[in-house]
Amino acid sequence: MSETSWIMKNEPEPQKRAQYHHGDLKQQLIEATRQLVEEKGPDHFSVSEACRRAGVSTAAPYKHFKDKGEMLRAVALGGMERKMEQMLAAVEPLAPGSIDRIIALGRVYVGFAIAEPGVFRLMFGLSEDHDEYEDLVKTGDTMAFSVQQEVALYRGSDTVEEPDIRRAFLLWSFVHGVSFLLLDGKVTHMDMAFDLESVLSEIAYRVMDGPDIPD
Amino acid sequence: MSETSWIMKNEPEPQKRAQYHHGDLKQQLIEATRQLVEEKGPDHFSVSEACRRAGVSTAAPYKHFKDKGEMLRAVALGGMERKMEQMLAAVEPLAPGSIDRIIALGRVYVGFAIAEPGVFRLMFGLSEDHDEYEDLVKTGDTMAFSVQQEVALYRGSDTVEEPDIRRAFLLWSFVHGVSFLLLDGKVTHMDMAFDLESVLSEIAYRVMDGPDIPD
DNA sequence: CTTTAATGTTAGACACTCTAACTTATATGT
DNA sequence: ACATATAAGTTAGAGTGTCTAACATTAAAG
Repeated sequence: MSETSWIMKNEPEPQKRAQYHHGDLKQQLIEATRQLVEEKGPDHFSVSEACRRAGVSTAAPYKHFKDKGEMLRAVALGGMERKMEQMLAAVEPLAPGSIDRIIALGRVYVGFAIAEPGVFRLMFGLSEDHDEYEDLVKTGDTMAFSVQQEVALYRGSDTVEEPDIRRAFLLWSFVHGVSFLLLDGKVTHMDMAFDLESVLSEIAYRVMDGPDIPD
Repeated sequence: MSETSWIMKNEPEPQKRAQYHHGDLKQQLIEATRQLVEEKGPDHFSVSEACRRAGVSTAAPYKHFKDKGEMLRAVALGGMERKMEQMLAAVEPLAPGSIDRIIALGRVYVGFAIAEPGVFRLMFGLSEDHDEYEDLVKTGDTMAFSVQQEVALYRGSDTVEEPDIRRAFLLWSFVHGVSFLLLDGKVTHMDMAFDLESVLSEIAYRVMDGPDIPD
């Protein structure tokens, strides 16, 4: 008994975790959840399977999460943050006020949807009560505001005005729609021979360089 | 016994159905499913609850549907058909080749998402194996083709060419994105004071009449 | 009017979510 | 250092849900 505890204390984490507290369960559960969401889709995710994958009992998660929904929300939040980082990183090296920055944002947006369709669906597609949860809403708003700023910047201003908001909304709708249509495989059905790059720049061009709206 | 069967045959369906075969279970289950999907959201739908609502045992549905997924798919298909009808009806009275027809299509698209968010999510948001199922794919393609035809018509042609397909895709992405952003409440977060009508016409304007793309 | 097929039922196996009560390790206070 | 409190696991089990199997009843067909 005492010798097992000796092993437990000194071996860091070679293979088997025969330990009671393995110190990092919360993160491991989130990661397991993320993987499963990608593998089976958000709607076929089960807590039990995440537990199996993390090597703990099915009751363990409830020490870290209120319920299944909170686990999924943690993954969604992670996805938001990751996407946000990617957007910032993509824009950073480009000339402020250039159309390339707008395009880069769209590229990241759609790229994320393609790279992590499960998480993407979790972030948006899933109805849930998403809105109720502070952190998710906050990062969402942050993202929205970044796009608006970028649009204003393209116009040469660094304060966001009403038309900027509208343009940002149009851009967002566009890439959001493209992302979903790609995920749902609607594109191949339209047997369209386009490449994503050209669509992205066309979108940016039409929304940003078009004349103001005739009212 | 024989008198009950007399009642069954002649009374359409007054209140109680103490009958074994009530003749219309499949449709009633689909309707119950549709209602529940709207009320609780696609992910909180349960077969049992649909059974309760239809007044049958929980095993009954499996005489009509392979599994839960097939029930949901039936509702999704119904939604597709309903939307398709609405699109055709909206376009029908308008002058062929007018921009109003394009706008009308978008209005129906977004309008449907607002009117039936649960079903809308079912049709698109849900990953599932949607693609695997003939009927769903078929109506989807029909819708896509209708839009393409409309775009071609606006150009004055009645055969769909490559650029028409591309424009149709852009339009589709747009309204699809707008729909989802509305559902997820992203719009209010952007505190934008727009009305849907003006956005729809702006979209149509930018995609159909917008500037040519610099290549 | 008998037989068959369609369409319902009950019973129950199995998976999943989550809670309660218990156990073990870690952290804290003196 | 030691005792104790707390954090973070465990097992057991209640409750719900999906789906199957075996049986029951009605409708349809010959």
